[in-house]
Amino acid sequence: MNTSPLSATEVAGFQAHVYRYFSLHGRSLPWRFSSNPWHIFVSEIMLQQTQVSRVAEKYPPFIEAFPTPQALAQSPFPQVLALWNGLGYNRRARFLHSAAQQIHTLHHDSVPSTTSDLMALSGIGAATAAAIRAYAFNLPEIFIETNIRAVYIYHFFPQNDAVDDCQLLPYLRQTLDKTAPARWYNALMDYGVLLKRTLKNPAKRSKHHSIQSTFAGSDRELRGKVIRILLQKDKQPKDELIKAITDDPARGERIIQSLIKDKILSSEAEILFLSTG
DNA sequence: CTCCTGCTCA
DNA sequence: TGAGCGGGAG
Repeated sequence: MNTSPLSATEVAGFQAHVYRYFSLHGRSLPWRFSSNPWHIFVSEIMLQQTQVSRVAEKYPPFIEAFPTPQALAQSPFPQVLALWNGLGYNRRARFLHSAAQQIHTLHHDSVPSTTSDLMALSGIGAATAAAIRAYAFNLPEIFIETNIRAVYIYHFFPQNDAVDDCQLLPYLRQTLDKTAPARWYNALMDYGVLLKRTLKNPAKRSKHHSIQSTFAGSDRELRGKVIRILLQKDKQPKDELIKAITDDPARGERIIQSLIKDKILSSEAEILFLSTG
């Protein structure tokens, strides 16, 4: 097991390389100006599988509306969804709403800092928990996401294909700037964005890379349409709503049921409305 | 066409 | 382990 693949000189050189780019071209993003763990928590949920440019637009009004876990926890879900709409993966709004209620009731409105407490919250997996610990609490965590993959695959596995995250971990552990984890990950991800923009996405050589199914004509396109309709209409008879999104009643029914299963929709006597939370 | 600071559930 | 989940910029 090669736990320390790099020399001290190589580590210092790599860190300097990443920080040099960061100091010249680092992005100034809304959530980076905050040290409020809740605000950083919200940004991490929004950023799951979602471009920074999109989150940068939606984040400020969302934080203004829900500045504390309590504010979000006590708001009706449709109001949350209204400010979330456009970010995509709307069930994350449900997860975030639930997480806020958990933080409010279980942790007295302060975002927990332990990995187990974070992962017990809705919508928080290993990667997001570690990212929150690094960004909100400046703890020396190790986590991998697509930009980080691009950096480490490009620098340390230039010839390899189907690189497993396990192979990257020793390099991440050794190169992590433990004196400033939050700043380090900011620098790392900004540098990764550069590599992906200029080098045809080195992260494609990750074992964990997968092609997404097309969005046009997909079920999740129709799910999004349902939500936008109900944000306008308040409530709708089920059969009318199904007809509004598709000519295939069975498919429409399946879409509705999946939204109910995700607790985004509720129904009473064939009337559909956004779940109230 | 691609993929985006992943997670949940089967 | 894999399928499913938004929506749009490039």
